[in-house]
Amino acid sequence: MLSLGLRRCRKSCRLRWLNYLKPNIKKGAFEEDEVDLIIRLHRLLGNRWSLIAGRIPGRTANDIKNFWNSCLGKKVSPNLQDVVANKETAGSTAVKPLKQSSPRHAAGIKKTVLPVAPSYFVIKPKPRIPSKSIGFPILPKNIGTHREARREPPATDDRPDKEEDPLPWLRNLLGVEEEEIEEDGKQKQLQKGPEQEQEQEMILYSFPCSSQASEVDFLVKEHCREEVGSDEGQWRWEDMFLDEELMLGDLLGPEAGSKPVN
DNA sequence: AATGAGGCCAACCGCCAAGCT
DNA sequence: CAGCTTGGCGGTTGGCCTCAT
Repeated sequence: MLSLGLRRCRKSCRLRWLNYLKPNIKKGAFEEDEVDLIIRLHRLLGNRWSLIAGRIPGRTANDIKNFWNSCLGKKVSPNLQDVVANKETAGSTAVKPLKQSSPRHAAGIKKTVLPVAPSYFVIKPKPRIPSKSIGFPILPKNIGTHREARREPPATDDRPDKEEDPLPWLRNLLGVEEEEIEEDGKQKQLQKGPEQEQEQEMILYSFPCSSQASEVDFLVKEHCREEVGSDEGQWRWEDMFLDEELMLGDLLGPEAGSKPVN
């Protein structure tokens, strides 16, 4: 929103570039898949817009934040239980479309189909901030960028030798074993068996380095496995795993594709 | 046609941590 | 080690737009 008397400092200019001018920024309508993904990610991450935006190519944190505050926030959070009830009675996940009184708004969102999740929890990854001088190649970059994360002192003292097996250190770095999950005010601790340990090792060694939310990715999978298993209609890791090369529709699983379209 | 209400969204603000001197 | 600068973040503001009356 430009005004004639607007004076921009460097910070404002940068912000404007990042949120508005940058060429790869996607403008216009939020696709159904994007809306669905935003809702899911918000359930997991809360108001961590930068992390959410990191999983939605072309959208900025500001975009998503505005979209949530003006549209989704009002519609989704307070009525989640109603939505669940609607599903049970009507046998459909579709709910009323968002306000479309104005063309402007209609251009901003095509339609909304809310996913249903009976339990509501927020994952708060334990922050780990590796030192810049760290010599470990598979570390996901930009982890722990959240403000909350930065408050935690970096775990650099027990950094492993490059020759050593990095896994225990990385595991500690990610805080996987003692990760605390909030669910309805209670706190839980994740526990793993030998098979899960093995799978975790595979995940750790194949960690996607390009994602800002790599740590979250891992924790999401861990949490989904613990909390909801393979129940239908529940969270799935495949739903969350997003690579920029992939299409959103492919990531939301078959359910998203079969949702009714108005 | 005028106007008030409500919504959208770019921009601003304050806070925090990393990096530099 | 302290102070300053810079960058990143989430929350909030306010101008502009559309619609209803």
